[in-house]
Amino acid sequence: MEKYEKFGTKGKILDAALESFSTSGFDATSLDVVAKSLGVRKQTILYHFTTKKGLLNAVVEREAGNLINSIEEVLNSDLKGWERIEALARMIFRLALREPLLLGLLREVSRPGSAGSERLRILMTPLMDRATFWMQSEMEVGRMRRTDPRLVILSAYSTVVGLATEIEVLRAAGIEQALRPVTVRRRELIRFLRVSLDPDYMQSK
Amino acid sequence: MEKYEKFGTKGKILDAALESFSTSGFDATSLDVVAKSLGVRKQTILYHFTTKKGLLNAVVEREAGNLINSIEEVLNSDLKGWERIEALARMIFRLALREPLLLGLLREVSRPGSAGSERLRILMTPLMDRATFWMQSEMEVGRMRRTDPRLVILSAYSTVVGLATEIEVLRAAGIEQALRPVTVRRRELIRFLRVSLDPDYMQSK
DNA sequence: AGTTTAACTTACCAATTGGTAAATAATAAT
DNA sequence: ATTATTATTTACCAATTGGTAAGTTAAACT
Repeated sequence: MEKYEKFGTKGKILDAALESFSTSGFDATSLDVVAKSLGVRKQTILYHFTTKKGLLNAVVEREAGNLINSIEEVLNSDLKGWERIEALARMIFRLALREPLLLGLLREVSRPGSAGSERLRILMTPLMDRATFWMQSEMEVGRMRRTDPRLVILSAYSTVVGLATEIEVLRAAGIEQALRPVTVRRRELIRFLRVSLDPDYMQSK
Repeated sequence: MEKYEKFGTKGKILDAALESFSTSGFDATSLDVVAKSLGVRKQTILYHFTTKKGLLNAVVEREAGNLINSIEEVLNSDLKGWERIEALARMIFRLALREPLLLGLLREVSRPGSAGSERLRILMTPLMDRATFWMQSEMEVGRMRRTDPRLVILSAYSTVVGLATEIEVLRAAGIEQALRPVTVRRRELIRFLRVSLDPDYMQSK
């Protein structure tokens, strides 16, 4: 019934692949190594996912699925205008903190020309279109300031993806408590969104 | 006399390597391919740089050198307190826009555990120490608000590195005019720095 | 002219990579 | 019990990878 089971070999492969892809990258990930870490032969992986790229796509699909579900949840709420945007931002930061591997994967896959970027785009496009549409209609009723929705969304996106780098850089510099920078980023993003979108907000200075 | 010549085989190899490392990444870069693009045998590369990692380190050294020189220039100016910080921020954004490959390289090499991260750290540490020291002394005279200098610097750093992703993502989405987002980022960063450091600045709301 | 040094090439290699094909084991269906 | 299907393995391979060793050419020195 399920598209993929959380347990069982297939699920375990996806978990291990996520780990490796998001921390070492696609090219540096060896199917042999991943297989060995699971006590399984490489061909088992290829049996389930056919090719290495297929495995990456499956990982992307699963993780982006989680992300998209969370977004849908907020989109289906009855929050209006600015409030919905803010809820969205908070939700994404919460998710990013809870699942840092997701962040790493997004960063890996966000580089245009990378193996998984195509699939990510395909998954994100409908969501993007829907968000754009909604924002435009909000703009027409005057609940939202007029700007290019795609620009705002993508800037927000790369703020979140940039978190991955930031957290890792800070950690590498020996600063373990990476919570504060994250909070700062969130505040920054929300302010950016507010300035761009909230018609009732006056930019001071 | 020079440490490396801009022309000649060695320089051309460094150029091509920078291009490949910063757009495709370290692992995805093949020495054979780079060599072929230069009309040269792979062994010529290895003759000049011994190993692939050695080549990466040389590239990092050259590029980080440029970056550090520009930073030194501002640090040696007679600007005080907040003004110096702002000049620094503007300079880095100018550089980043002029040399996008540098950004890509930094991103590639900023991932902890990546091949060049060690060398980058070694190059950046003295600069970081110096900046930290300066900021601390400014704090003591009250020209700067009290915070953890490293945290501020690293956050600024990852903002700049994050630009690489952002520009590419925007371009991939068909938004060619990537200038505005960059301006927005710069404004954001300067505001962040101001809030963190400028004692004369009052955070509204 | 002869010798040394630097720059580059040809030839080669061991290791790893993703992937194919076929065999075997396990589970489900009849 | 037998068949069919799914899951996993063993065996193998062609291609690519970074790297070594030795040869060749060109330039610089003496």
